Amino acid sequence: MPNRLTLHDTLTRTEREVTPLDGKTLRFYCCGPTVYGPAHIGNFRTFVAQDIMRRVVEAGGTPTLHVRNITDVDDKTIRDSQKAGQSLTDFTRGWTEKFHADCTVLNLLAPHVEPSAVAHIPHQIAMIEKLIANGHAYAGSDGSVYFRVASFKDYGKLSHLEDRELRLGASEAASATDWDEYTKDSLTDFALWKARKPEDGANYWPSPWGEGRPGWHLECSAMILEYLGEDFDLHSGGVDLIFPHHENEIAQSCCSTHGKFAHHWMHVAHLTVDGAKMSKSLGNLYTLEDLAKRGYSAVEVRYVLIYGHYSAPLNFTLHSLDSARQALQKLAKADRALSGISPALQHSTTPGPFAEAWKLLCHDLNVPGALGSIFGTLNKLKPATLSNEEATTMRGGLNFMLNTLGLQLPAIVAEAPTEVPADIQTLAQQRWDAKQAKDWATADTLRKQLESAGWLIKDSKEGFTVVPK
RNA sequence: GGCGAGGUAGCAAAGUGGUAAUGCACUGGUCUGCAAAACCGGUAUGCGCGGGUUCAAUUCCCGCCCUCGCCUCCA
Repeated sequence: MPNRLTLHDTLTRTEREVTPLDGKTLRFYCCGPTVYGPAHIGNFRTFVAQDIMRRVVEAGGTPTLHVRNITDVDDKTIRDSQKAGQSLTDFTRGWTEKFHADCTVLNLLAPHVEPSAVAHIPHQIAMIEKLIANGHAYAGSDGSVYFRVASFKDYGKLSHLEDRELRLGASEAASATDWDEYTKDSLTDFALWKARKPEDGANYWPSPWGEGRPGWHLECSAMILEYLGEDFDLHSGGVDLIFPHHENEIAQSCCSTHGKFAHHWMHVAHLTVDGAKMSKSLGNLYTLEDLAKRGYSAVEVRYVLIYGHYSAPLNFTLHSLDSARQALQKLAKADRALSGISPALQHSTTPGPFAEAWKLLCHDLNVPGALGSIFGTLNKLKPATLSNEEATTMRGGLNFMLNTLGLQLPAIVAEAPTEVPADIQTLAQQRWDAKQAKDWATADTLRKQLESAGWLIKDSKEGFTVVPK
């Protein structure tokens, strides 16, 4: 592909080309889910955006190494596993499986490596030891270990938070949570290792500083070092992770290695629902299952999630799912029309007439622009007017674009085989007979009757079909 | 208060220094007994408000208003 992906980088605030450091494979890390419940569509917005990033890189001919962690130990997983009366392992395994199932139906490419925090405790301990040895961390009086923020001069560079603001925020939090400030040298210092507490139950591990568990920020740093090394291409997550999570990762990693870390930062903006932040109290926290119960498929959800640029907030509504359904139908019909002219679908590695859409994707993943361009091209080049050769190229290009967006076309509703109940079929036949007899009144009555039963009639010259409303 | 993102048609959402993609919805036509489906069209003199720069701004600059996110563990 002539076009290379450029992405906005949070750290430098510039749009830069994404090129592998080693000249071969793009190696990137994504902060994964905390597995204490079903992921909601807001979580998936981030994962879908990352998925498209990967697909664009791969479609451009560059292989990737995709690492995404599973957070399976933290306050929430421990708390909720106890509520559920399960061991932490069993509890998080269940939700990890659910997460994987959701990823599959959303057509997300599985990461090449998916490490879990619990499985990497020795790695985390080793990193803490290094940080203590070189003076960036210290054991507090409570048996926890803290990172000394003051020892890292670049702290705050990613989030652009000034020292003064960090203190302000931390002191408010301290008074709010009644933090014992004597255990830490500074309020801004954060935990690398958390000393065992009674409420942790059986969830603790031995360490040189006593029993406890790793701090949340550390796992990513430790696993990145293990699977991607000190230096890697790109790091991604939701915008809310910029501070403190990613800021802390940078501090931990740069101070325990040679000062290198991610070369590019990609952050995905949040999804709002009906204009408001998603929250349990507002009752607007949708999971894939919630939407499936309302009759919406995963590809429809995926379409909605990619319909706004990843860097800007996107508003989700149920109406947008209806809109997505129609749009997908339109794409499916275009593909069907092309297949009528050019039946053999070959896996294309070029966008063909959709070059503009491909270019837009390569320019900071402009998915909405690319989709608009795809429709524009379809509107302009009428499939029916194309030669066999042109149709082949176009169908290949459409296929290339849809694969890159990870959109699997649904069956065309009007043609989808549906089981029509016998009584409905009978009514429909009676209506057809009445119509043939030019008994319009009876025909219309029967049609209305069918409609109120949830079935629509579609007539053609030769006969009729019945489809669910 | 600080930092960041954003305000474009009924809904959603791209984009550009020269006069606004696209999807849904709506609507006109063809077709149909009438519809539905399908196909072909139409729909923002306007891009938060006020100034400025320019031959020309929605697009650049300044000020203001509003929305959202983050400011210690929320994707």
